[in-house]
Amino acid sequence: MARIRLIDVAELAGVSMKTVSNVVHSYPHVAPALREKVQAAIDQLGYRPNLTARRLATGKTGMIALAIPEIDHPYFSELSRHLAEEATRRGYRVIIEQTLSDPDLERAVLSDREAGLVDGVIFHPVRMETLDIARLDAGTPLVLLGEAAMPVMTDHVMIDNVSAALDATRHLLASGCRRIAFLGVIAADITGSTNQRLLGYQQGLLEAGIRLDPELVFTALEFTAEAGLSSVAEAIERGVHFDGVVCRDDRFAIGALKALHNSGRSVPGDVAVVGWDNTFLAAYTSPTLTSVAPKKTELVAAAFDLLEERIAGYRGVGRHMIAGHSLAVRESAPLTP
Amino acid sequence: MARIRLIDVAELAGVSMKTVSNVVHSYPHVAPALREKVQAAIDQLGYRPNLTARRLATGKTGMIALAIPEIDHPYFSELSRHLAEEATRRGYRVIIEQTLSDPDLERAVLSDREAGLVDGVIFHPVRMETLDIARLDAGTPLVLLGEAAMPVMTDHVMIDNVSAALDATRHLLASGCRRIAFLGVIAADITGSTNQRLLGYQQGLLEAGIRLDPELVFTALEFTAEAGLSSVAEAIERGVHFDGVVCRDDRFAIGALKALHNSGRSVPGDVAVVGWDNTFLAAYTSPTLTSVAPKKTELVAAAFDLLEERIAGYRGVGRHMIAGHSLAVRESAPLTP
DNA sequence: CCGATAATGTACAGCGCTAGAAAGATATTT
DNA sequence: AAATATCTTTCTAGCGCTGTACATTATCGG
Repeated sequence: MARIRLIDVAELAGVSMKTVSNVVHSYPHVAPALREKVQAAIDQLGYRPNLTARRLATGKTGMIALAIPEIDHPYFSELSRHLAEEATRRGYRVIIEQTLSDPDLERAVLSDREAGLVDGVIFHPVRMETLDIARLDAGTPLVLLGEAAMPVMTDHVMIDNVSAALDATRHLLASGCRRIAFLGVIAADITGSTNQRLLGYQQGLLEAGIRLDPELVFTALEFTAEAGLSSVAEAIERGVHFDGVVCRDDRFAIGALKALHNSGRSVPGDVAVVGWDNTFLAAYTSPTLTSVAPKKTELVAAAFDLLEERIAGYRGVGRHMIAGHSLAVRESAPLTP
Repeated sequence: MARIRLIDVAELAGVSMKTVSNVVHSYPHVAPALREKVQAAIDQLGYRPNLTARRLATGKTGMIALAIPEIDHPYFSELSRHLAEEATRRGYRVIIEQTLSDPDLERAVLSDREAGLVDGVIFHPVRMETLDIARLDAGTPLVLLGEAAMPVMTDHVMIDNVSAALDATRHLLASGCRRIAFLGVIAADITGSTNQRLLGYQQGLLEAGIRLDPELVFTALEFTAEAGLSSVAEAIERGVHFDGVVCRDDRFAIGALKALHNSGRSVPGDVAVVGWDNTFLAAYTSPTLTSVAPKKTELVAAAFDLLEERIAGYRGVGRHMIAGHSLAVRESAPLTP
């Protein structure tokens, strides 16, 4: 069980440590015969380089951290998957940090936890705001995701929420909806995402010459399908009439679908529904869910590009990038009414 | 941007490195005045210990790897979450490795990739079989999950699939079902999970004195909701009569729900449906889905216990543990028919 | 056949931190 | 006051690998 070290291989092969190291790294200028001999020693001993030691010597860890609120939220688990694959492609490994939207855990991400452990951090904050982050952003290269915070000096990637909400609203308008609701405004949401989406929704209505009816802006208590369900159920009970809903979240949309189903309304016949995030949930509901689709691969690639530039030494002001989006059209809000 | 080192703090505070280290580690025998002076220097310089160096010196990394087929499969993302939380509780950090069910990537998990990077690995294999793993299981402490492989020398945790399938079948029988189908057998499944579940299903029927009708064992082409849907739709089309379905997977169950809905059958009125894994999907379908619920926290805790014993030096034969399960009863198969 | 250039190989000083040995200070006991 | 016990702090040898500086051996045109 005693670990085999570089020097053990070197001794067995009768060469210097550096030569073994050269073989391990496929350094070109090693005589074929020697290379073979060293390789034989490596195989015989079952030598595996100690990555921690290599890291200390090189100063590079080859790891990046992804800090997200919840691993098992579909949006984030899908994002994680894309990032993991992009990382593999670029020769990095990913360590996932779950903040649970806890301010202390979020702060920990930026302060001591990652020191010397990773080359960089991609962080989707929920509770920390611009100034908090600006204050703590220290040595480790950092790229932010989402709408919660965007300090001037820190790189940042998000999608254009206003324009995406506009697209969703236009889609519903194009298919004939005239009384379009928005689900939902949330007291606990301090990320600003909802506001931007609400803005796009309003703009869409305006374009079509429709006045915003405050009754059509539904409020939910928390970010769950159940909360979405009760919000919509309550509106129906109040007698609010609507023929379309833009939801800020696929989970709300699922709740809305259920509420509509319970009240005997057909989707999309009576009410068309658009979700947000295009998680795989959208393909599993009945009817399947039309959903705003952030281009996750684009988002991840952009974030990684920025991060690698930081890792390479860029020290300038923060770059703020917009990743693309589209609308994944499914049964709940088809193209033709 | 130059990193602050332990020695920098030591110089500023006018003490030795060890004293600073003692302060950092809250070693008790440091005079209060000195401790304060050192702390001041640490704060002033913004010193953060370099974890890589610490690791090299101590030989412990404080990290474990979780190797799973797909991060964004609900079962695994939920498992990851539990593991991440358990790890935090025990003072470890988790690095997630996605194998994508690729034999080469799975092999890589056990061979060179983790050397010296993590203290241990928790691995849910899909393609590698018992002998492959036995052959490669080298130095790093390892615990296996799932039914695919269980080498004698390696620790292993799973749930009792036979008994869980039996419970599910009994549940359907108790609520009056007599023609219970099983969805689905899959050609590509080499993990053995399906067989065990099928066994429990058969046993349940036997207990009730019902002969297994081969027509009621549905086959699917792959692990997707769509495949489940077509499998059930086809059976309906063939005129197969059934009043209950045990699904090997929540996604199959979702497909079944859709197929039944499309054919105008009511759930649970005409057909009761039980899924498997009790992922959060189960709460989002309509009707909500009764599902076999592996006790994920128990599973994770058991795996971590075994792993920590290995890390602590246990070298004996593999321990094979069974984690508990229950049935999460929801609308698709309520208790009373 | 020689000096010059390129190809190979060796030696060894770190990377930043930990932890045990040893030394220096202070308190307690006889 | 000497002797012993108890704290407190310093010294320093690694942890395993990398990369630079340097030594040695081929290769080659003229």
